[in-house]
Amino acid sequence: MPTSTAPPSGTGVRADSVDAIQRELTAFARRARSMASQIHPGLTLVTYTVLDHLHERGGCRGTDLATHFMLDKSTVSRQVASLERLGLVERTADPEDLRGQIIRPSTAGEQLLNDVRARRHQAFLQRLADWSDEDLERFAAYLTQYNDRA
Amino acid sequence: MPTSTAPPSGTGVRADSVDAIQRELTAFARRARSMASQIHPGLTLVTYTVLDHLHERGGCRGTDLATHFMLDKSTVSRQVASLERLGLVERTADPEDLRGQIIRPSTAGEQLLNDVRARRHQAFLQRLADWSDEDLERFAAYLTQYNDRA
DNA sequence: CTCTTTGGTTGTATCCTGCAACCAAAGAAG
DNA sequence: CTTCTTTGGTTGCAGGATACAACCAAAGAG
Repeated sequence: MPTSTAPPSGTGVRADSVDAIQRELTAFARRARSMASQIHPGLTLVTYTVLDHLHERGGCRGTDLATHFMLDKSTVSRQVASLERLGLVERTADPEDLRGQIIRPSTAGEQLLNDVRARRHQAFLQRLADWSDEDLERFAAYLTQYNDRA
Repeated sequence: MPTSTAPPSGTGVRADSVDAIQRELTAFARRARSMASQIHPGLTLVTYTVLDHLHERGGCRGTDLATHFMLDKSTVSRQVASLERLGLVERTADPEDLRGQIIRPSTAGEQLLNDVRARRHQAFLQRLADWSDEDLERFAAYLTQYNDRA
């Protein structure tokens, strides 16, 4: 039985809007990778988001990264190893659990993160230059609402 | 409404919104791949968008795909070859230029595309189920406006 | 003290991608 | 008409991201 209050879809403004959202988000995702390499050479979309997450959380374990990014733990292990080789993160034993390791951005990592953030912020600012404050706020709220449904 | 720490200046609100948009769009891009595989097994985000673009354009050449997706022509060549092996596209010589080939979705390709589109539409509908029509329209408009700045 | 669970690493395989070298056709220059 | 350059495509090669499976070490349950 149709429990939803939504009328039969397939036609109408609602379906059109959903299709547009789908199309535009897909278009964005397609371009994201090449855009990411423009922001900072040598930093991948994944490595950037990993580094950013480590900063936001003030350090966390590899397992936490894996669950948060829906990646295999082996992938995270290699990514973290790569970031460590680049001197962007540091690992210390978890005092609570000797199996785990707390991963934190190094000083160089924080610095790089700040630089990348500034570049990205500028790029977004430029792109959104002619948006009103109100539209920016609403757009941000919509995106947050959408992603929180994950 | 994202309740921030209420920075008094207008530029503060604006910067917060830009940061939020940046963060949320990045989060979405990060998840796009795993989402794509959920939609249809065996079809990548790239292969899907290629097939979709071929449908929208009613067939085009490999070079057109490469420029549109900002990919190397070798990558496009392999992707198209893969799609052809799967029987999802067909190639015919370009009557205008014997070097080029017009690539079009095959009947099976169109059918698969319809199927994937239906699945995606359902997935998006479900995710956006509790959004009002007005919010959907505005969100779609914002996304379109953002992408059109490319 | 075992047995199971959990955090990480490594081996293997697959896929996507770019760069470079190459081929064939089209177009320009002579 | 004969070169020379440009353009559309393919293939060889290399690098990177990812998943799965096997494995190790520490923690926790019984």
